[in-house]
This record gives sequence, C-alpha cells and structure tokens, in this order.
Amino acid sequence: MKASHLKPDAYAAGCPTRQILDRIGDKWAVLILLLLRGEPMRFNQLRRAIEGISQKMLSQVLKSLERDGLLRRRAIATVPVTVEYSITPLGLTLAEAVDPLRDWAEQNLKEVLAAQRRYDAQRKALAA
Amino acid sequence: MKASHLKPDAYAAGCPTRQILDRIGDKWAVLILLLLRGEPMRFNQLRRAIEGISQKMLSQVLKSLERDGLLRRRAIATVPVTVEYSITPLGLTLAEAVDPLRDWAEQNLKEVLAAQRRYDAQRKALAA
DNA sequence: CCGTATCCGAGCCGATACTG
DNA sequence: CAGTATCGGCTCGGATACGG
Repeated sequence: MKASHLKPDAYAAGCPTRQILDRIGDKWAVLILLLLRGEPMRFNQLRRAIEGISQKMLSQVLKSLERDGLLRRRAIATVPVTVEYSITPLGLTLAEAVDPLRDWAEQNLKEVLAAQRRYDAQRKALAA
Repeated sequence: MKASHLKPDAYAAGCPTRQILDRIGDKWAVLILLLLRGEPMRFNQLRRAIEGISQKMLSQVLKSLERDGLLRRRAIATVPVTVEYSITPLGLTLAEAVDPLRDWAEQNLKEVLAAQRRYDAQRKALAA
C-alpha cells in the first residue's frame, strides 16, 4: 500500500522523507548517480563530466554515496592506480525515482523562469 | 520523447536538471509543496506542521516558491490579517514528480542506514 | 497573526599545496 | 591518476527583537 496520496499532518524531524531529502539536497550527489547509471566512471572522468565541481567536493560526495550503499568504489592496481566508481542496484532504484524530477525540470524550467520574471516585474512596479 | 534513459555526457552549469535540483536542494521547499497539496494552509499552520523550521526560513522559502510560480499567496483582510498559501497547478505537477522520491525514501531508508553501519564498521576495523 | 531586520556563529566550499 | 590536508572567505541559517 502506497502512502503517496495521503495527506501528511506533519513532517517530523526524523522522518524518511526529510532524511532522504537532505541527501538529495546535496545537489552533486544526484548528478553523480545519474551519470554513473550510464557506465562506471573514474575520478577525473566524473570531475570533467560535472562542470564546476571541485576536487574536494567530488571526493567528499563520492565517499558519502559509497557509505550510503548507492555506489561502489573499486581500486585497480595499475600504475598509476585506477579507481572505478559504479552504481549499485540500490543506487539504481534511487536514480529511477529521480527521473520524473529530471523530466519535470526539462519540461517546466521555462515556465518557472517566466513566473520569476512576472514576479520580479510586479515587485518592481510596486516599488516605483 | 523522453530523454530519461539517454546517457548524458555531462551536466553543464546551466542545465535544467541542475537548476531544479538547486531548488529541490532547498529541503524545506519540497516539504512545503507536499503539505500544501493536501489543502491551503496559513503561515503558522505550516510552521507547526514542519518540525524544526525557523520563522525566517519559512518566510524565505515561501517567498521563493511564490516567485517560482509553485504556490500562491492570498492575504485576507481580517483582524489580525490571515494569509493563505495554496499550491498552483504547476506546483502540483512538481509535487507529483517528487512522489516517487518520497516512496523511495520510505521504502529504502532502512537499507541506507544499514549500509552506513556496514561502512562505518569496516572503517573502524581498518583503523584498529 | 504574519511577517521583516539585525546580529552572529557554524560549516560549507573553493583554492592551493602536497602524497602514494 | 586519485586523492588528503589545511586555510580562509563567505553564505546559510538560528535567535532575538521589533512592526503591520
């Protein structure tokens, strides 16, 4: 039985939705998962793929995702060392749950931006 | 045609996914949308429903959601003033896109927590 | 009841330098 | 190639007080 359509009375501090949202809030995390769904990737490969992420953040987020069981880290003893990150089955299910969100983003970003312009114009008019 | 299952080569800084994720990353925003889907609510009603949010944050996030066209603010001239927040059709579609994520959270939080315990135990063992 | 204004401390995050 | 370590600015966000 799904609870999706029941109206919640409140969101307690420790509820699952809050906890997972905190992780999704980590914007990089989701992007990494979506990328890894395609194929395993190496550290600097991810770094290049995600425009704007710093070495430090990437390292940090990868560690956190591994800790959560959403991806797997595999070090290969070459010289120099190669490290491969791949998504886990659990991570895959999360990525799938994020898909509708990405679709929504692509379809509705324009409308959101338009709403912002309307709002700002309105505020500007009031200020004058 | 849905783009969900195509492998992205990169996530540029301004892509829709990144932009929307930045907003979702605002953890409170999603919770508010999900709450308002049930029924319009007033300021302090929301405040009570979302455990732990400060007055400042609630005010801030509500303004941002209104700006994005995801909810509507309606002030009623009573004494003292009553303000009613309700979700817009656009906001409703976003809330629906978030549903799978909430379902995922409820179903998989346990497994994530278990993975964390395994990871931490492993690290502890190595440190010893 | 519904906010805004101000202060201020914690922690995020980028930059840089260094290691296996 | 794949990270760790350290420093410092800067933003986020809580607490408090006040106004419409």
